[in-house]
Amino acid sequence: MATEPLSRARIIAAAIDLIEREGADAVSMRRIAAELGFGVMSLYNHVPNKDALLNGVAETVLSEIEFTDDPDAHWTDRVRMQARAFRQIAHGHPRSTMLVVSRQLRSTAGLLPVERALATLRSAGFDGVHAVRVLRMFIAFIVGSLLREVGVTPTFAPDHRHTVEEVDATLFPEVSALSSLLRSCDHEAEYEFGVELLIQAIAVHPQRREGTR
Amino acid sequence: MATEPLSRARIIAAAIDLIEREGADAVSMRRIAAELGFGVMSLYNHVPNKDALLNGVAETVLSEIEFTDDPDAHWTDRVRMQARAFRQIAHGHPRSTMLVVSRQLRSTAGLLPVERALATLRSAGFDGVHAVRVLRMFIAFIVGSLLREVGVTPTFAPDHRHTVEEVDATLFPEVSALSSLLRSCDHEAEYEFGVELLIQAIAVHPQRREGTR
DNA sequence: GGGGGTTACGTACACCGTACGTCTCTTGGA
DNA sequence: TCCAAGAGACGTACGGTGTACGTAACCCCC
Repeated sequence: MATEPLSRARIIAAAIDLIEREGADAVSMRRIAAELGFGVMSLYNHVPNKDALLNGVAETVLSEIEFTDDPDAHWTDRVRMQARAFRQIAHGHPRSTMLVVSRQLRSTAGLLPVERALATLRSAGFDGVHAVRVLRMFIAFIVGSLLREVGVTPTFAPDHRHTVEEVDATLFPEVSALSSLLRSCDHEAEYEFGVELLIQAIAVHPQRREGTR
Repeated sequence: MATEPLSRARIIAAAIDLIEREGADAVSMRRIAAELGFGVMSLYNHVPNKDALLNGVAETVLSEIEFTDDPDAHWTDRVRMQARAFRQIAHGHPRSTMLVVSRQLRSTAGLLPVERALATLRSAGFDGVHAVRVLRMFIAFIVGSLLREVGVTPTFAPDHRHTVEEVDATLFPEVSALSSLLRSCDHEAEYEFGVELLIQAIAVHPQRREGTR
């Protein structure tokens, strides 16, 4: 049956697949090798170690997100589009999201979105200092939102998966009163709310000089 | 020398200490036991398993942060204070921050800040829906900021620790031009910038009805 | 034809979490 | 006072982990 030869790309693909099917804890070198039908140590011909493999996973997932940038659009729309693009990670690879977020990527995959964002912010009228500031603000928001969406960070539902388990209303009156709101979380709506709030906030920011379109 | 008897609290304290000294990867049941001068299996008399221990670590770190809430202050100041309080985590227990952020805590330690925040936002004039929205927005920002501060998420410095390793200026003109800004990150200033931006944004938010002080 | 590089793979080692059984010590009740 | 019962400390053992190392098969170029 002439199995495809091993390669870095195939190993990373198998790892991503495994993570999405069974979670990051299921990943082990032995497991991936078995999945591909090879011996464990064969992996090390293509990947220096497990850590590097996971970096490869993060990089691959990140590079898969598709940005559609229209240089002629208003800068607010460009920011909107770029911010939304990141949510593809949570959608396409929910259980790998943690990996993407928690590994600093030095490759072009990691730098490309930064370059694009900075260009957009500069064109919106921010000087270097504030373009970087605003970018970091957005990234913090995006990282936090993605982690909530994929469930590593809580939505702050008083119960979390099984029984309803009422909260003590005298100890936590607000939490208790709003428990039905806290229990559900429309990630799309929350994200849009946040993005719009941020865009509106920076649009009126005094450090932005108007005009450059 | 009459060593103190084992206890859940002592085990958790040892775990936190170990994490801060050598990082989360260094934590193992054997290692903690050795650190305390006991056999491995003795730990299991006080803690059901490693996962529960790590939850205990997260809970302990979280519960250590000190909120100073002045109910008479303007709501913007109360929000400011509460938001700032979380940065104590990154300062006091940088290498445990990831743990705190990535484990949903159902205990009072996790619910207390939520209760306080919701009360403040309600008093600022938000209805339930928008109080929860705004709270989630802040939490996303805080989580993302803390992860950047403790270094799990990149600051987007083109080099990351050793050599300067210049970025290709034709491929990434903005990144390259702003590389000195990207290289350094004043976490305090970034955080304050974000908090102020958010406060200013929600202060003018149309869903907030003015007046309740 | 032979040598050198690449790849697959088996074995081995140190370490991991934890189930289980045992031994010791403390404590409450008769 | 004595004994039963519980709790805590701990040794051993099992199945898992990442990976260093050695070996054997293959391909390509001289």
